[in-house]
Amino acid sequence: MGRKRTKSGKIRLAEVAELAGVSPITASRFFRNPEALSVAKRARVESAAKELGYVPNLAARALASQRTEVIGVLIPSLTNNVFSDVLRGIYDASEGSRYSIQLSNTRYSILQEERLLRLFLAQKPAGLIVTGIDQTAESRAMMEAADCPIVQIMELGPSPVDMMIGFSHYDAARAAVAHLFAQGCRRIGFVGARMDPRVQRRLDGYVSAMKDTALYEQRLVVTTATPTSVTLGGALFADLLAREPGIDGVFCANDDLALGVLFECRRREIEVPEQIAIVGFNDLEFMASTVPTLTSVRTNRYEMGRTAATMLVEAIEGRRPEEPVLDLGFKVIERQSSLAQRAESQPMVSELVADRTK
Amino acid sequence: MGRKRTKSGKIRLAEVAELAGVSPITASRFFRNPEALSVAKRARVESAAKELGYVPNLAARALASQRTEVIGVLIPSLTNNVFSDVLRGIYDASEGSRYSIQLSNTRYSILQEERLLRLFLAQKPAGLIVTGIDQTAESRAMMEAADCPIVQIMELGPSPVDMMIGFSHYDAARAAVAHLFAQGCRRIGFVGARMDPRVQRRLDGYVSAMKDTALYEQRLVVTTATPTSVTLGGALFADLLAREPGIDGVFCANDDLALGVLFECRRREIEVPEQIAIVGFNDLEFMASTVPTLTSVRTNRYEMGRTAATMLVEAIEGRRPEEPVLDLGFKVIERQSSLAQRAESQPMVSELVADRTK
DNA sequence: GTATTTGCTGGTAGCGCTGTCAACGTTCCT
DNA sequence: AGGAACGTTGACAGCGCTACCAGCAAATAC
Repeated sequence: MGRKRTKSGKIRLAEVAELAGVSPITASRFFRNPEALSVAKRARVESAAKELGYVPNLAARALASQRTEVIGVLIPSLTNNVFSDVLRGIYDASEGSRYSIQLSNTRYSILQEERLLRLFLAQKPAGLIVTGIDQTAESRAMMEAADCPIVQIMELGPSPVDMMIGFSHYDAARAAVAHLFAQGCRRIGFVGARMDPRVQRRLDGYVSAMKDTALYEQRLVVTTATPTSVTLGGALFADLLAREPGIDGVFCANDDLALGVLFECRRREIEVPEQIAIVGFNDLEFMASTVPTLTSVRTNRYEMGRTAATMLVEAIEGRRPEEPVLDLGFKVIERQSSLAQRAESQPMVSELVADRTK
Repeated sequence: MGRKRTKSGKIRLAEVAELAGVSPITASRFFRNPEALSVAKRARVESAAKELGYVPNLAARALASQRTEVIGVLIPSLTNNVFSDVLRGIYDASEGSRYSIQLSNTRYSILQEERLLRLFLAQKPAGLIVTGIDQTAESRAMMEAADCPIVQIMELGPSPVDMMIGFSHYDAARAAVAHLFAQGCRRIGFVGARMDPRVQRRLDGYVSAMKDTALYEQRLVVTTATPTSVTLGGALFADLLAREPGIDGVFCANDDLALGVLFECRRREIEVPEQIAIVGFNDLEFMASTVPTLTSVRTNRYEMGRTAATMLVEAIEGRRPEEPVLDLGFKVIERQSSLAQRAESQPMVSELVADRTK
C-alpha cells in the first residue's frame, strides 16, 4: 500500500486520518476528547487507528500542546519500605489515567530536591508529588510559581503549597507514648535513626508526651543519622540499655528498629513485654507475625500514595478537591509486645483503634 | 530586554545562541557534543546558557531527533523488597547519565508486560530493562525488532534478546539444599509463595537436589500462588508440619517466608537449628540480626540493577560490552539457623562463601 | 603551488502533533 | 421565515529542536 509513512516506519496521525477519511485534526480530537466528534466519525477514526495500530507520538504532542502528561514524584529514598508502599499507591492510581510517573530520589537532601524540582518544572509536568513540608525557600518559590497542581505527601503542615495529604507524626508519636503510659510504663526510651524531618517530629511528639507526665529525660533518647536497619535497632537499643538499664518501654521511630530491639531483647533474655514493652511505627506486615507480636502505629501509606495521585489527576483535569488538605490519621495497633495483660489465652490481640482516624 | 521569548516565558536555544553570538545549531551541539565546538564558542555558549538559565526542551529534542533519553524499566512488582534493591541500583546508575528512568509494573503478568512493551517501544526509548526470560512470543518478537539495547535482568537463560545479567536461581537453590544436606538434614521441606518463574526455578533446583540424594518427596513441598509475606511463611510452614511432622530442615523461597517460619518455630517451641534448620533466599538485611541468625542465599540485587543500567547506557552510546551475558553468582551465607555445630561460643557466624561467585 | 583533507559552522527543512479560528450545517427560537 | 445558537469540522501555523548537507577556513599532502 502506498500510504505515506514516517521515516521510522511508524504510523502517524495523518495516516489514520486519511484512512478514516477525516482531517488530521479531527483524528487528533478523537484521542483527546472523543465526545467532541460525531458518532460516525468517532467510529471511523477508531477502527482506522486500530487497523493501523496507531500509537500517538508523545513527544510531538508535548511539543505542540506545551504540556506533558507526566506526573513528577520526588521522594527521599527508594530503600525505605515506607516509600515503596506510597509509590505502589501512586503507580496504581496512575495506571487508570493517561499520566505517567517520573520518579526521582532526593536522598533526603533538600538541595538535591531543589535541583530536581527545577529540572522537573522545566519540562512542564502535568502535576507534582513532593515529600514533606521542609523544602528550601527557593524550592517553595518555584512550586508556588509553578502552573501545575502539586501535592505534598507524608505529613501535614500549616501552609500547603497547594494540596497536602498525610498525618501528624507528632500526634502519632504522642499516641504511641500514651499507649505505653497506659500500660504502666514509666521509663520509656526512644530509638530513632536517620532523623529526617518526620522522624524528628516523632521525637518531638515523644518528648512532649514525656514532658506532659514529667517523665522526660534526655538520656532516654538514642538517635543516629545512620540510615535505619534491623541491625541498627539492636545496636541502638544496646546503647540505650547501657545508659539507662531501668527502662520499661521503648518507642521505636520505625518497625525495622523495633524488630531489631525485639531480637536484642531475645539475645539478652529480656522478656517482652514483661520487662520491656516495645512499640514500633508504620505497622509493616511482619509486625503481626513476630513472637511476641509487635505493637505499632499504623499509617496509611498505600492509601496516601493512591489518594495523592488521584487528587492530583483530578486537579490536573480541573476538578479541584473541595478540601485540599487531607489528614489520613493513624491507629495504634495494640499487640502483645506492649500489653500489660498479656496472656497465653489471648495470643492474638485484635487490632484496636487507639486513636482518631479520619 | 527585548529578547524574543517563547510564549510560556521559557528561554529557548535560539536565545542562548543569540546571546552567545552563534547559530542555534552550534548552541545545540554544545549540549550534545561539546567537543565538536571550538574552545572559544564553547565557552561563549556555556556562559550564555548559564546566564539565561537555559534548560533544554526535551519534547522538542525527542521530536526532532526521533529518539528519547528514556530508559524503560519493566518489573513485576513494586512491593517486593528484592525489586526495590534492583531499582535502587538502576536509579543510582542512571543519575550520572543523561537518561531518565521510566518505570512500569507488570504485576507478574506477561500479557501486561507485552502491552507495556508495546507502549514503551512506540516512544522509542534509548534502552530497555526487562525482568526475566519468560516473555510472550509477541513480546520477544517486539524486543528483537526494537532498535535499542535491551537488558534482561534477574536471571540467566539460553537465548538472550540482547544483554542479560542475573544468576541461576536453579543452581542457587541447589546450593542451599546442598548446604542443608551437609549439615545433616535429610527431610528437607520447601516453602514457596507467589510461584513466579524465578521461584519456580528455585523449586526446580530444590527438587533436583533432593532427587540427587533420593530424598525427594512431593509432600515436602508446600507452595501457594498468594503473594509472599512473613505471616504467610508461618502459615505455609504450619501446613508443612501438619503434612510431614518429621522434617529437619526447610528451604524457603525467600527471606520473608523464612522469617515467618522462624517465628512459627518459636511459637511452637521448635528449636532452630537443633530440631529444624532454616535457609532463606536473598539475604535481606534483617537475616543477620534475627535470633538465631538466619542462613540465606545472597543475591547481588543492587549490583544487578546498577550494572544493568550501566551496561545499557554504555550500549546506547555505542560501546557494547564484550560479554553481553553476565552471571553475578550467589553465595550461601551460613548462619546459625542451619549450622549443625551451633554453639553459644560462636554466636556470630562469619559470612562464608559457600559457592561460586562470579 | 595546487589538491585534498579536516575541523568547525550555519542554513534549511522538517519531526508529528495541536491551538486557534473560521466555516459549515443543523436545530431551535421568535 | 429569519436569525441566533450550537455542534462539528478543517486550514493554517507553528511548538523548539536537530538531521542533513553545504560552505568555509585552516591544515596537511604531494
